[in-house]
Amino acid sequence: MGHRCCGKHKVKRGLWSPEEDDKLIKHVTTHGHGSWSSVPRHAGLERCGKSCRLRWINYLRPELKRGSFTSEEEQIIIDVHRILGNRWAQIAKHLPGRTDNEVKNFWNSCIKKKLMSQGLDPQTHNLISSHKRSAASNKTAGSNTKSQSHIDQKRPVFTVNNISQMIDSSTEINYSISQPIVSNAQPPTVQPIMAEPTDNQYLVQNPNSCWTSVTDIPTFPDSTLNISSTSSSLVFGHLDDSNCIWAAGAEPFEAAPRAMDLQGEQSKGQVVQVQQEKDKLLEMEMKAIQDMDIAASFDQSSSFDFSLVEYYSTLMSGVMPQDYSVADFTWNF
DNA sequence: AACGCTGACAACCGCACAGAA
DNA sequence: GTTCTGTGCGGTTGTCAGCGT
Repeated sequence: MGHRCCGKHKVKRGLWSPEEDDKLIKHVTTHGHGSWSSVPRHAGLERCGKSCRLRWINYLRPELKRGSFTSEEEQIIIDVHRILGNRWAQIAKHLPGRTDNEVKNFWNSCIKKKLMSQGLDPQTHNLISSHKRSAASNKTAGSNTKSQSHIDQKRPVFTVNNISQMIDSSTEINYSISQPIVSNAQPPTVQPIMAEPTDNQYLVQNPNSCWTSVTDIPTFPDSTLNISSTSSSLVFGHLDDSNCIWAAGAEPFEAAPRAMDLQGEQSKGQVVQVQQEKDKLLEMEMKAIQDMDIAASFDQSSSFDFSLVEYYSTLMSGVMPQDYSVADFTWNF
């Protein structure tokens, strides 16, 4: 079966020979790739354009970094994957010289197994639920009691640390305001993520009762942390009575009403758009709350829905004012 | 030596999307 | 508005080296 994109031509498949690599490198470095579909013809290759593009992007580009991943790169992949899921191309943008294919392969061959051995679901990064764990441990017949005891410990759900890297800088800003989102912010309430706080694992609640990311992680319990006037109104979680996370969400943008200051039909349209997004957020959050087992203990917190956070992150990146600097965050276990 | 298994990496496939015609 | 084409992406499969039996 031939490629759909080049069905008329006879194309070679399989691994690339050094001669083919040479032809492609020479062509692209001297003429640029232009339209990839025309590259095979001009470069004298019996490959389809798609194959040429892939070979160049994943293997031949001069800026590619070869060799095994460092522990720092591994941590970045884990952190970004926790936010974005299997968006390998987006994840790869955080690793200069690495390709989406490389990241994907590394994830599937190494990181996935590592997380699973730690009792973590590689898709959600949550603890694998107790019944799944017991099933898994039955399978392995108690072969790894050390890791089992590890995952039974109470652990922080996440920390807030580093968001700007998560937001695709190429996302078009479709909304612009001059005012900061949170103005005249008062010192926020700081609460531990869990009942038994360990170092630097806190969420911050601002005076509008929304949970927000901060540049500086506060010291519990006597923090006087200030949220700057440009702090985010993103919300990444609520705490129930036992300080366990039971829902994730985002504070609908406070900027929307203030944008009424803006003039012109375009601005009004943008306000409507933001309001619609706000309604959608609320609807999603309500659904998320309904779907979750609020009474779940921390050990069963695997119902924490990061896909929701992902959605909010994406959405927020599209409605950020241009002069808005978001506090950084990462999710750390 | 032959065979099978496994992991790492390379490449392919099908789909979605954007822009042009 | 529809169709076509090119591109990008994520999932899947193929290839091969290394290792153990």
